[in-house]
Amino acid sequence: MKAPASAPTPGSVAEPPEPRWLTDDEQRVWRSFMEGVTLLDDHLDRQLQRDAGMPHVYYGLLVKLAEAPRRRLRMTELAMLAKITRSRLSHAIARLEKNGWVRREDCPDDKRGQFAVLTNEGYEVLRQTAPGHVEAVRQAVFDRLTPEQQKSLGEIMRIIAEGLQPAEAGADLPWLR
Amino acid sequence: MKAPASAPTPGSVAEPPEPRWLTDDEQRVWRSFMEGVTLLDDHLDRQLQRDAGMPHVYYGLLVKLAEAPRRRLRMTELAMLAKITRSRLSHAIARLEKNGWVRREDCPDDKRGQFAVLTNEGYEVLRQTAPGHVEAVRQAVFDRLTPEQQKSLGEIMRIIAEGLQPAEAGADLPWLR
DNA sequence: GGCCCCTCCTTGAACTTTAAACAAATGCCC
DNA sequence: GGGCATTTGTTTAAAGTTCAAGGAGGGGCC
Repeated sequence: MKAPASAPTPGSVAEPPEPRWLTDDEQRVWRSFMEGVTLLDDHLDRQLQRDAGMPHVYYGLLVKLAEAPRRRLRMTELAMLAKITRSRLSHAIARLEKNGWVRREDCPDDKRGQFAVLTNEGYEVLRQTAPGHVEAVRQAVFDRLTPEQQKSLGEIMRIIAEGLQPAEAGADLPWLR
Repeated sequence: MKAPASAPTPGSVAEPPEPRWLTDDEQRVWRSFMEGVTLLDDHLDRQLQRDAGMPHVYYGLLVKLAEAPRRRLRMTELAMLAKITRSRLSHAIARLEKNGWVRREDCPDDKRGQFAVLTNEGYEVLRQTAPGHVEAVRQAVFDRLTPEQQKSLGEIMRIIAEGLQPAEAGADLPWLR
């Protein structure tokens, strides 16, 4: 009599299923991914800290504001765009406000609401530091990849991003915590 | 008379070169990348904080130690493998030591040196939490990508990672700071 | 209106990371 | 050996992030 084909769980006792370990190939991919992300994060944070006096995330917030109509966004909306928690955003905006780059405004429609508004000074910082930042991103990423790789990277990361923010209610999304 | 073909710098005054802005396609790629990375980082940090009581980076340190001969590594070597600064590593190991998951040992050959050694308790934590972590990584990444995309992602991120740690002396690498 | 639940945003404490400075040991050059 | 730059790792303080809690307003339901 042959052993069952789907074998590794013997006996009648309930056992945890054997974890689906990563293959060697998958491990190599995952390691490259983590190393690349870690180094890139470090690199861009450092570049922006040096040239713009703020971390990458904060810079990203100013960019979102600059692109928004009337250069303003509700806090939760901004948190959602930046994929961060509202708490983190509150602290970040507080610091950017202290720098004079952002100002808060009450929302007339909803007294709980706050707008974060990009100031002229904030816009000016962005204008002056954007070229250096773009250049850093180019050097580190786009200049090294073929057009096919760029396209592929975009698709892959979009899939991952969308997978982590499912449409269903009850998803554990940072800006809803 | 026609304008020069490579035109945008007029007159004889030296001007900064027009920055090489990202095209719309490139911007979309870059945004997907940042969003995916931000959400993934958040997701894994949260999963590990909940199930293993430590952030993703700390978990990664334990993994590196588990894979090393005699489950130990010199501090700088570990920082290099994890792509982080020695300062950050010092703090991290201090905390892991407080948890009893890592222990420090003097290096006999170099009195400045320290080994970080994975304890049996640390190994045990790893053994118990690894399946959950692998599962999270699978769900978020590998299960969503075709084999071609996985391969592509590996190549792309390896290129980026290598680009950020050039062989030349004087490179600004975290573990040399 | 009164009640309850939910959303919006902030706060303070604990924790993690960065930045700068430092002590000790090494290694090199003479 | 003596001097000096470099390497190794830690430490302190400041900055940033997470976590849990909470105040205040909105909105539905009775």
